[in-house]
Amino acid sequence: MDAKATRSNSRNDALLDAAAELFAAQGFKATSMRDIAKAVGMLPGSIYYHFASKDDLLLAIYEAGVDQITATFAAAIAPLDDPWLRLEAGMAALIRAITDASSTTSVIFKVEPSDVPKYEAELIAFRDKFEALFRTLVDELPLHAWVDPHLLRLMLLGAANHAQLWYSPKGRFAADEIGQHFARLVQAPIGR
Amino acid sequence: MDAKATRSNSRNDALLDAAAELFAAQGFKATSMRDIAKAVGMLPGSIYYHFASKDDLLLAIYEAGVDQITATFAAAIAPLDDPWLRLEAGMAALIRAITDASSTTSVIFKVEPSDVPKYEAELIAFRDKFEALFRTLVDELPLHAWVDPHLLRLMLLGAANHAQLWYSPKGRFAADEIGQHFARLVQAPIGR
DNA sequence: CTATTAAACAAACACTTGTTTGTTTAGTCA
DNA sequence: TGACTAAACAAACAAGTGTTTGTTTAATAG
Repeated sequence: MDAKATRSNSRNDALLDAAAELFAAQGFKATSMRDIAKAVGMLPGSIYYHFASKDDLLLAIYEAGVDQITATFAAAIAPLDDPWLRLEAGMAALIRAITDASSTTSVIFKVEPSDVPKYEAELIAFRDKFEALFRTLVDELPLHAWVDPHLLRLMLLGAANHAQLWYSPKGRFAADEIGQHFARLVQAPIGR
Repeated sequence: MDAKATRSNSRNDALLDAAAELFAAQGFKATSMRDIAKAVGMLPGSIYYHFASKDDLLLAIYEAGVDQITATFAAAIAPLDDPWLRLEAGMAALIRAITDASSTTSVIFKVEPSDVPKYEAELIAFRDKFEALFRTLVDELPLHAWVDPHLLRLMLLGAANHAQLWYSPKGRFAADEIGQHFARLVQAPIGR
């Protein structure tokens, strides 16, 4: 272990973690550099030794978040063969990532790329990396001809995204169960 | 017609309309009083003759928006009897309202009550007025026992809400068709 | 015509924003 | 020990925020 790098990385990671938690909770614009500085116990200006700008800070979070969610998502669906079971597992993993306030993954779904004009293209590219994974999950479903896979994907993604506004760990359902339930609502006939 | 009132109301309405369009397009915090002033052609300070604060301006928009969407929504489902057809019509009306950028109704779904701490409770109350209407629509559906109406409602609402981020009038589907499609995705078996 | 008021302007207010600068402290390495 | 550098501090900067104030214009009503 390199002592210098370790200490440096630990402060660097502390910044990333604190910023991610604040961005996820309050949004990008609503979080000030002073908020972040206070969270890690340093002065606002000191952050600029580690990151060139607030925008760059978000970019780093986004990248880490996408890497993490793609890995989690892929791992969740990998052991399953049935397309519908894979969708259920994928949705469960997705809702988990979105509603985990202490994770960098939730930032991806909370902060819109348009909030950061400087890196809008890069952020969209990061998002696409995950959404491509999700798209394949939907595209492998055996669907009736009248179903539009594009709209189905957007519906599931929208429902998941929205969970971040109402989900509570104290609620009646766990994040996993919500994701699984959503997948089943579009899978099976729900009326009688 | 009262000339004085007419002129006064026209300026007042112009402010409401311009602010609503900007709030819907950019969000509440991202829209400045200077933006709104420029849109109606007056100086920032002049707005305060008509509205006491930026928060009050939003409150007025929210109230008008809720009145409008509840009326539109109720009118859309009123002539129908079948619960599933009522859901389709309701979802169509909802997506229409959410994606209509020139309407005050979209503000309700774009601006989160937490963005305006001073009136958070009031804004939530306004939202609830509409969501109660939507809740009855879901609650009258004949559902299998395994289906949770609560989660079904949140899924539909989330999918609709999300449409504001990706909907384009130049897209493959009209707002109506999207709403109807969403309703059918949870209604009929979509796999084969 | 005159008194009143609606409606706007022009300018500043106090505050917050992201960021920059110059300096100091503490630890590393030859 | 002495040179170097990582890492932070303290303080200010320019720009933008919502809002307030005093004043002017223009229309209305008695």
